[in-house]
Amino acid sequence: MPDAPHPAPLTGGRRPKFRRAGEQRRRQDLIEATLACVAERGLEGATVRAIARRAGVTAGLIRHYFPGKQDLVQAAYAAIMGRMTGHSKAALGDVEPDPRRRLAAFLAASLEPPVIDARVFSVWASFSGRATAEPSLSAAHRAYYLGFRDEVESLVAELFAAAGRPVAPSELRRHAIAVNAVIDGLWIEGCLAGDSFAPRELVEIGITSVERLLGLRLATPSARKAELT
Amino acid sequence: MPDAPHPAPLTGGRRPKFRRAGEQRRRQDLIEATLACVAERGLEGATVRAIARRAGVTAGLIRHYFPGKQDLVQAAYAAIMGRMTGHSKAALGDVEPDPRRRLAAFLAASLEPPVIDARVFSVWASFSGRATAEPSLSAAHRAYYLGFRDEVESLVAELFAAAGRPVAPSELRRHAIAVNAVIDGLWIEGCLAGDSFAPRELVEIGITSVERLLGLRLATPSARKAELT
DNA sequence: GACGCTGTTATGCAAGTGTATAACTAACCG
DNA sequence: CGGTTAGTTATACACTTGCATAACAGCGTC
Repeated sequence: MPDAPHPAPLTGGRRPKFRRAGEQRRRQDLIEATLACVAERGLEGATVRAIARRAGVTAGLIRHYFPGKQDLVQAAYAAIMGRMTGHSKAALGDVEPDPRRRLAAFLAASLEPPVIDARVFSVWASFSGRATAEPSLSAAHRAYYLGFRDEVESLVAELFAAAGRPVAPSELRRHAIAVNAVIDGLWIEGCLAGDSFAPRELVEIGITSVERLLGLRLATPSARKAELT
Repeated sequence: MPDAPHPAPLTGGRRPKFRRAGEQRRRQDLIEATLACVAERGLEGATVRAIARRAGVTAGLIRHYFPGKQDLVQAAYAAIMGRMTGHSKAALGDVEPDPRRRLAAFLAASLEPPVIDARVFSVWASFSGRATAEPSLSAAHRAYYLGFRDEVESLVAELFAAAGRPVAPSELRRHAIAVNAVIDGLWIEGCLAGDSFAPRELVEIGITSVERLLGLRLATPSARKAELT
């Protein structure tokens, strides 16, 4: 993309006008620009110059806010992972403590936009691919993943407890693994081929699947219909 | 890894000895080296020089067998995807036409090494991340993914037919989506945290989960025990 | 309204990138 | 054996990358 011989004048004038933004705002902008670059062109497309152009600044500014490019990348990774798991977990806060509805809400939050999103998947996959090689990313990767699974496990535990069906820890673990797998798998399918699913279809499949996996209903048909509206 | 100032003398002599390999062999070596580089250092670590060093040749040779680096990368992607789906599908050939055992074998093949493997996941994720951006990869990506899901759907259809339980196409589709999701999700979990699972545990969880999802048994407990040995 | 701090730009640099091309040489044929 | 071909190496080149540093200028302060 040879659009500008030099880093990018941004305006036609000699020295482009610029306005100073607070540190918090600039860091956020840079992280957002990084995620956009990774989503559109992959991790290798996220060069300091591409990121800077996207954020509307020049490349040098990145080093003013981050010790190196890798730190920015890592911050971006933490941002998107936190956004994803945070969104799913936040859905629990709005629901009364009925375990059935809590798990259903968790599923719905995980299987709808903005978590179901091709760009989010692209970023996740790019980072995950390099996580094996890069120890700094690897640790965060594992932490987020296991944290999500723990959340699932505690939700499943609540559900069994409320239903009066005691389960051994090993059995609970297996249930959590299976439920987590369904969520992950449906998430991938939704991100990759979102256009082949009706709006709430993935959520419905997810709820039905979890009900069958656990042998418990998450909501009565009428309640589900109301919730899904 | 600054080991050699120039492309790499490979031997101490003036011009290193080399032996000619057949075209098929060299192409395969280059593809293998590419996969190794991607697995260890991510897609951006797969430079022509790194690949060439790994394959025991010099960088220029790549252009002799592939029009450009991108063609090699694409060939490597096709190779690993074909290996994965091929391994799972090949497992069907060895099993008598009992749909229950066929689906069980398919699950086992998909949830064990060499398909369950951290390096395989790393490569898959790296490519998937860039597939969104790169149309050439995107098409192959979708094709392999939907091909796998179609395979699952036909296996599930066989199973229902053998059990005498007719299902509407829309219902069959949903079952296939759910089963596919469980396979994908367990595959990811196994690749990321393979050390936290007992040898055949993922396969057992997979079979149990699919049985619950479909409301059918894939094998009697005794048969399963024999099969898993 | 001039000053000074620091956020921001402009510019340079060494290393690394993919690709092009020429030189070499292993292997095959006569 | 000598000649030919094509697989392989060596080298060069234009470009990009992350990073360093100096010049500049927005903005709060007195």
